[in-house]
Amino acid sequence: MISIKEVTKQTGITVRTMRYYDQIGLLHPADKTEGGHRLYGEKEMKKLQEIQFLKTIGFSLQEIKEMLADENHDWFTGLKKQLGYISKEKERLEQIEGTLRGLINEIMLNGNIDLFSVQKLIQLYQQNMDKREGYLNQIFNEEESKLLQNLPNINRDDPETLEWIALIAQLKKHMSKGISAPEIQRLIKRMYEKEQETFGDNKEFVEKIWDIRKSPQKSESAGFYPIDAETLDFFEKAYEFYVKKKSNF
Amino acid sequence: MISIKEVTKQTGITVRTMRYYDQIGLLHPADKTEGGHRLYGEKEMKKLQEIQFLKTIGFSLQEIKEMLADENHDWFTGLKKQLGYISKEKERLEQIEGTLRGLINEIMLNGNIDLFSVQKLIQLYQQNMDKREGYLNQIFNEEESKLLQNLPNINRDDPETLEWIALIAQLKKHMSKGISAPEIQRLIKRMYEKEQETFGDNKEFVEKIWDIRKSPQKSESAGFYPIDAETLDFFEKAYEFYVKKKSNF
DNA sequence: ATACAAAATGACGTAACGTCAATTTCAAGT
DNA sequence: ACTTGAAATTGACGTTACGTCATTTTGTAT
Repeated sequence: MISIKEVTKQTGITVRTMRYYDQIGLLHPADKTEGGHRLYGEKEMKKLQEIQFLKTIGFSLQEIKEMLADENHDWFTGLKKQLGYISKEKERLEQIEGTLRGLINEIMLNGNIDLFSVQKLIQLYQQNMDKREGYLNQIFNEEESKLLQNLPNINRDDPETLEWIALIAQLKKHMSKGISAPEIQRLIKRMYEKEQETFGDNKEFVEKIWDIRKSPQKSESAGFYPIDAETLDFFEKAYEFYVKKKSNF
Repeated sequence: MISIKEVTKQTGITVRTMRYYDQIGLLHPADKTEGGHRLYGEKEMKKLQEIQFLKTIGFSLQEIKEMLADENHDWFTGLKKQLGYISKEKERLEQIEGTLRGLINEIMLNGNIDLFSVQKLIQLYQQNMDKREGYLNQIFNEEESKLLQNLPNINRDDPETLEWIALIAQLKKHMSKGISAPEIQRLIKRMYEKEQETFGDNKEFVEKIWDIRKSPQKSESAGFYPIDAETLDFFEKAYEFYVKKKSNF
C-alpha cells in the first residue's frame, strides 16, 4: 500500500488526476486511512498503467472505464473502430497540413501581407478546394493530367516545389535590374532546365500552362499560385531573351 | 441586412454558434432590430467565411479573434507555428495508428481475448516501445539490422505482414491435423518461399531469428509478435519435415 | 387582433483535468 | 503529549465551442 504521493512519483500522474479517476469511478484506491487519505496497491498500479496506455491510443476515460469493467469486452472490434477513428483524424490533419503549407508558400511568394490579402488568399483557397480539379480536368486530357502532378503543387512540401518558389521569389527581388542582368539570366536558366526535366519536350502542354498563367482569372480557377502580372510579364520577357541568346550559339 | 435564419441557411452555421460568436466578441451583428433580433450584412458574412476557414486549419476562436482584430498580424509566423503544431499532432496520430494496427494483428493471431491477455499485450507493448530497438541493436550487426526492416513488423499495415499473420493463423487452425497434413505442408511451403524471398541465403541471420523466437524471454525483448510455444514447436517440426522431404528429391 | 413561427436570454452540460482556497491529517521532532 | 510543517482532503470555478433545454419576447401573416 502506497500513498498518493508515491503514485505520482512512480508514474508522473498528478494528485488531481488520481482524485478525478476516483471520482468518476475509473480507479478507486484500494483503501483509505482513518483520516481519508488514499492508499493504492499493486493491482491499482497495474490498472493505472493500462489506463495510461489506453489513453495514449486515444480512448476516452469513459470508454476505458467501460472496457475495463466489462469482463467479456470485444477488444478486437473496439480496437478496429478506434483505428478507423484515428485514421480519419490523421487524414484530416494531413489535409490541414497541406493547406497550411500552401498558404505559407503563397505568403513567401508575395511577401508578408495584410488582412485584405489574406482574405483574398483564403477565398482563393476555398474556391480551389471545390473547383480546382473540375476546372483542370476540363482543360487537360488524361495524359496531361498526369503531367500536372509534376507541377509544383503549392500544397506540397517537396524540394521541387520549394525550389520553384525560391526561384520566383528571387526573380521578383532582382526584377529592377532588368531582364539581361546576369542574376536574372542565371535564374531563368535554372528554370528552363527544370522545366525541361519536368515536362520534357511536351511543348503543347507547356503552352497551355502559360496560357493559364497569363490570365489571372484562369490562373485563379486552376488554383495555380498567384504570380502577379508584373512578375509574370517580366519573367516572360526574360525567358524570351534567354531562349534567343541560347539559339544564337 | 439578413436575419440570423438566412445566415444559417446560407452557411449551415447554427443560431447558437452565431450567438456565441457575438457573445465572445468574435463577430457582432451589423445591427439589431428594435426588438433585439440580430441582423448581418455582407461584411459579416465574409468575416464569417474567414472564421470558418481559419477554424478548419485548426486555430482556436480566441486565436482567430486576435488575428482578425490585429491589423498588422504576422500571418507568416502564425501559420508556421500552426503548421508545427499540426505536424506534431499528425505524428502523434501516426504513432497511435501503428500501435493500434499492432494490437489488432496480435489479437488476430491469438484469437479474441480476455482482459488478462490484453493486460499482458499492453505490458509487452509498453516494454517494446522503450526497449525493442536497444535489444535488437545489441544482437544484430548493422547489415543484419537492415534486413530486420524486412521482417514482418507487426505494427505495419503492408500485405507482407498480413500474409505472415494469415499463414501463422492458418497453421494454428490446422495444427491438430499433424505436421504432414497437406494443408500444413502447403502453408509451410509458402512460408519457406517467402523466407527465401525476403532473406535469401542469409542462413546465419535466419538462425539468429529462430534462436530469439525459441526463447520466449528473448522474443519478448525483441518485440517480435508473440507466438505461443506450442505453435512454434509445431511449426519447427513441420518445417523440418518439409525440408527433409524436399531434399529427398 | 390573434396565432404561430422565429428569435431572444439564461442556464446547465460536455472532457479531463488545472488551479486556487480553506480545512484536516500525517509523520517527525521535541 | 505537543507542536509544526508537509501532505492530503473536499469544494468550487475555469477551460473550449458549442448543444440542448426552458421560458419569454418579437416578428409576421391572416
